[in-house]
Amino acid sequence: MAAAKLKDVAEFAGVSIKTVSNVVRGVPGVSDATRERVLRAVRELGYRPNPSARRLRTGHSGLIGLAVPELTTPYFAELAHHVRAEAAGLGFTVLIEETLADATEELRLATGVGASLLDGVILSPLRVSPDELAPVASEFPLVLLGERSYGHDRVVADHVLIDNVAAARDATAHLAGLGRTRIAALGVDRKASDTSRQRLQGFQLALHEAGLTFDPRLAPLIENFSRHSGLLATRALAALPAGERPDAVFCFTDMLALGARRALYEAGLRVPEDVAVIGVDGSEEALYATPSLSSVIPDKAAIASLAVTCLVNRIRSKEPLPFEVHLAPYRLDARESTVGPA
Amino acid sequence: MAAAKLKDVAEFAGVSIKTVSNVVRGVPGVSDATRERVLRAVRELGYRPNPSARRLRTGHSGLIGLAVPELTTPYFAELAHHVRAEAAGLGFTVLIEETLADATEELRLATGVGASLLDGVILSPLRVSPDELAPVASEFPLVLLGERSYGHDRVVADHVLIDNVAAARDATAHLAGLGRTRIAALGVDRKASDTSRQRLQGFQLALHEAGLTFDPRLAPLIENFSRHSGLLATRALAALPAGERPDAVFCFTDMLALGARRALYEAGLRVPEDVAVIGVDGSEEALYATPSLSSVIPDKAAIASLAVTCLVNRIRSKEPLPFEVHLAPYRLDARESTVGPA
DNA sequence: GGGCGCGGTTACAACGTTGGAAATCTCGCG
DNA sequence: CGCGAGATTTCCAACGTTGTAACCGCGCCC
Repeated sequence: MAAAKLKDVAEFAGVSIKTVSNVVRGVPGVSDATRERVLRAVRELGYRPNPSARRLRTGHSGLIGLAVPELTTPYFAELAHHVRAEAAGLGFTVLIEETLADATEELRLATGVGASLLDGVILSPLRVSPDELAPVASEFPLVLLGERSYGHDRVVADHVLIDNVAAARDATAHLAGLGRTRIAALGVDRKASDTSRQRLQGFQLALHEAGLTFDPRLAPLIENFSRHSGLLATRALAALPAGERPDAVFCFTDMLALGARRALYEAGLRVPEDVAVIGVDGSEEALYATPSLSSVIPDKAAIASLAVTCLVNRIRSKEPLPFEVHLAPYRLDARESTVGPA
Repeated sequence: MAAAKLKDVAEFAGVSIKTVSNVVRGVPGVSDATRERVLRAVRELGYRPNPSARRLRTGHSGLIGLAVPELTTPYFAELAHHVRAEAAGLGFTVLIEETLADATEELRLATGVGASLLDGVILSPLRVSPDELAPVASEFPLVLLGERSYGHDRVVADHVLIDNVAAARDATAHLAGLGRTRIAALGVDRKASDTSRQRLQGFQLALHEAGLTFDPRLAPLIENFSRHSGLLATRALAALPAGERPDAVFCFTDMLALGARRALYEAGLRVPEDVAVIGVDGSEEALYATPSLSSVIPDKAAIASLAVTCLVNRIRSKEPLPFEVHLAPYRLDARESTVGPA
């Protein structure tokens, strides 16, 4: 059975196609009697609007894209979950894409797919430069997550993020508050992403405020924010002579922290007795780890809400809107991995 | 600047719209000279086909849906990742949906969205019954993951799954092989899902083969397959008097296993010395846990490949195809949580 | 040397929907 | 009893693409 179309419903109800269209879309100016009759016909025939035809005619699809580095990172999976929920509330469907941390792919997703299939895109950039993004954002609704590029002087698109400097500072201060003096920073990205730079900055700030000096050996370069990277880097830290070994590690992501925890476990170092560990992301995995890992928890629902609202505003607006930067709240959850004195 | 369309390219190249269409789609029967000219025009104008118009005309969108219970479960995130990769190779884009374990939503995703926006759907059902799915599958390309419903006698759609009975049997036999005698089964679903029933069956089979008797108290009912459920159920198990307490736990999912491991940690029981733990899914989280958790690892790439191939065949085929059931391989990875004698 | 086949190209209609304008209908009022 | 205003409904065109069928010129065969 072919799907029913407006024409079928119209014939069934004995009205014109346009009237059915009006009823379906809830356009005012249809008498109650007609509306009733049409709705019955719609139910009877199981009519569902054809999105392609609608999109072709109106120019928008009700689809927004969410492009994240990878879905298997719990943080992004959670984010995707919230974005979907938020978008659904506004009548939009979300198409989730993975960039796999590839600049070309990031750009393609922002433009290619978007331009013709999607009404707008929420992108979590990792590699693509603002220069490449700028021309895109100026003619296509685009909201960027995290990565506040190029300081405060140049905003090339809407941004939603947490205050990474403050978050890193809080986390580090928390470790210092436990009496730890040799605090490592795990997450200095070889590619020097904005997120990484900002968190390092907050780390150093807190160190300074606590009267501690920054030891570059305790801030190893890592490849990416994965468990594996955390494992490798922490193995090296654990292998340092006893006096130089860190007594605390601030990890830029929970995945790094979980890799670090595993490396410490393998090295026979206790958490938190020998080394305190804290991460960022608030993943459920950290909560169930043994010991549970402290984490700085970005309010993902708020991030999703701000991003979707912002994007939808831009989609619905006729005029070009000025770019905005939204800060989402976060909180620090101190758990078993950061208790007691060293 | 409005997006270029076929008409623009045609005018630019000095040919008809149809010829451009043919070139773009790679239809044979265009002279090299013309093709060259058209391709140059396409590049020049940055033409990209309009998917809505194409879909309206041809009746298919190149979009397939993947409906999973929730994205925040690592297993499904990984699966989504593989499905995306596989589909991309065949020229399809994947729209990921979350059912949140709601039957209505599962059905809606299989039909509603699908019928008009998607060419086909891969669904991981949890609540919806085969009776409801049967009419859908008969007129819309649908592939089911896991949940081999209603035994071997009635297949209502294509299925891709692992042999759950065998997998559970292997896992349990592995525990028995360590000399454990009081083996618990964690994952008996209150809703009696197929997956749960099959794994329980394999569990009991292995118990029988090892000469052990099934103790219902060691197979508590759980609400769902989450870490939290595993935590709650295992707390109860850990609270049993010493002689009745299990010395091993076969968890139906890694999430349950991680919750169980956490509960054992809180109760002061050592893994694997006091209690051995094994899960199913092969999530990276289990690999990095302390101790690392043994797991039965379904070949997710194979599952994705089988599912996508099967779905695409059905989409591309004109005739109705007979329903197929595909078994994907799995392997057991023994790690720290299941070593040594009790 | 005229019809034929064939590679290459084009004109036209249609996919299902919606915006805009035109048509019709319904009342109340003069 | 006719007429205008507003309410309701209808007609028409267009969105960008592709399938069908027709067209065109050219070399080839008889």
